[in-house]
Amino acid sequence: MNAPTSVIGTAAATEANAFLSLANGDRLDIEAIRQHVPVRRCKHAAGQGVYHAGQPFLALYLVHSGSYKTCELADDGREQVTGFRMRGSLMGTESIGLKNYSCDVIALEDSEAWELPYPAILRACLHLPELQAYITGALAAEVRSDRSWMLMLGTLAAERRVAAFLLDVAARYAHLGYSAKHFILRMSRIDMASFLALKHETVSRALSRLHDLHLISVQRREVQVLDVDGLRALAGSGLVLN
Amino acid sequence: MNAPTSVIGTAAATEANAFLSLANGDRLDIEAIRQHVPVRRCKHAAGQGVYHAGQPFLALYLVHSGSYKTCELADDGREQVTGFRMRGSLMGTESIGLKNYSCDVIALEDSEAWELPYPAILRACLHLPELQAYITGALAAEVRSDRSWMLMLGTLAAERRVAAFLLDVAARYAHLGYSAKHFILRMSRIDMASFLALKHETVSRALSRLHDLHLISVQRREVQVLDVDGLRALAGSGLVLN
DNA sequence: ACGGTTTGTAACAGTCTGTAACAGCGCGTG
DNA sequence: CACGCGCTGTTACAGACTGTTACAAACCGT
Repeated sequence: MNAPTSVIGTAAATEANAFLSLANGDRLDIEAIRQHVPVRRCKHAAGQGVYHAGQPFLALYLVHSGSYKTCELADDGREQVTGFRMRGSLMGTESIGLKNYSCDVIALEDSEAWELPYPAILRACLHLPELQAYITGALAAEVRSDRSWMLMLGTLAAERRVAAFLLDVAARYAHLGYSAKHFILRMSRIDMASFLALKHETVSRALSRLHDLHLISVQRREVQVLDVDGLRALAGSGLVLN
Repeated sequence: MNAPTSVIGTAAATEANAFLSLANGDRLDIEAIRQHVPVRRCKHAAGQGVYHAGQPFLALYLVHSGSYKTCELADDGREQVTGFRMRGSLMGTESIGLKNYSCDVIALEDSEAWELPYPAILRACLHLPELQAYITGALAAEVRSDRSWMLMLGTLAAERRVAAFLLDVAARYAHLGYSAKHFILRMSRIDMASFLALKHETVSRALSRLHDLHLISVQRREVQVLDVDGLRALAGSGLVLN
């Protein structure tokens, strides 16, 4: 608590050129793409949707700032958060090959995503073979990440899932140049719970428990990681990073 | 029970040309690929692995006959079945972009998969643009399928998961030209349970319960669907097909 | 026919859930 | 700027479902 909250939000990533980064470390400069694809910057208020299931699939979206959640929904009303997206994440790839988007994407806070019209991307792939490879690689990474979470959800108890989730969030912040030990969760307990296949009360209890065990310090959405190794021991070692 | 078991296994798909079929209905003839890619037919006995996590990523595999399971595993020994593959399914795509495979693939019965060396595939993509599109589309479909299962696992109780699973299996058999109402499960209760994030006893109970409700008739691995609508009502309507 | 594996059933225990009440924070309104 | 409402988050307790453990039966390959 005596850590200045001001460090939160000190990003290495700035307004400077965005990039598309891949699991293998490859980075594709967005500027190269801009020469072939008309990019529109889209701002989204907290709670606002980027696209919804059923709408015509027209573009991919690159997260530039803020954060988003992807939601899967069934015709009978059931819904499930299937992932959280931060800067550098390419959204909409799951709908490639379809006429319409297959899921919803919603901003968790005031955010910005860059719209990349898909037909233009297809044309750009002819000029930029590495763009094609990038998209394929990003999709493969998405599959691996999803499978990794299936492993978590299928094998870990509630408390451990929450620990694994916090470690994942921490790693993602670290990757973006933010602190991995002190951060603000951008999603509600309900969204976390949905993603982790738990109830929000269970998530609350688990977080309180991790707090009591001195593994973390948590106050509403502000989290400090006090014992990374302890968390790792609970979560049972690594997750495939996005 | 009085239905002749001989109908099981009467396939529309035969030794004739294999094909790669996509969610949008596209089919890519394997013969076109064979002109660019050296295909090796690999037979696998029940329980035998096709590839394992950590081994160098060298090839994709197209299921020609039989069935396989894909397994995710953590360093601490936890493991989880993340999917079942049948004829027409392309395996290994999740490892594109990596030096090594990220998961295990194991044959559930005596099966055959066709090995497609990845470097040759990459070269073939230059001559066959639809192959590139196919692989991208297959990956996107995989993401959608996985997310669909996340929704199931996150929102359905045990009995409903099993119902949804049976409907999925039925649909896949139907797609291959087999009966959707009478089939043999190729995987053990343990594999089913792992995939559904349950214990095998729970799967047994759920199957017995569905039997008692006259929705299915089940005897060990032989399943007959007696009431599709009843099952659908339980499972809460559709799954994104692979 | 045999032993090992897979599957089914049961009783018990445990975790997670459901419900409820309350507290804290944000936000709009007056 | 204060107030009050609503949403979010926390905690407690009872209860339901699933997991656990144990054992028996059916099946399989040798």
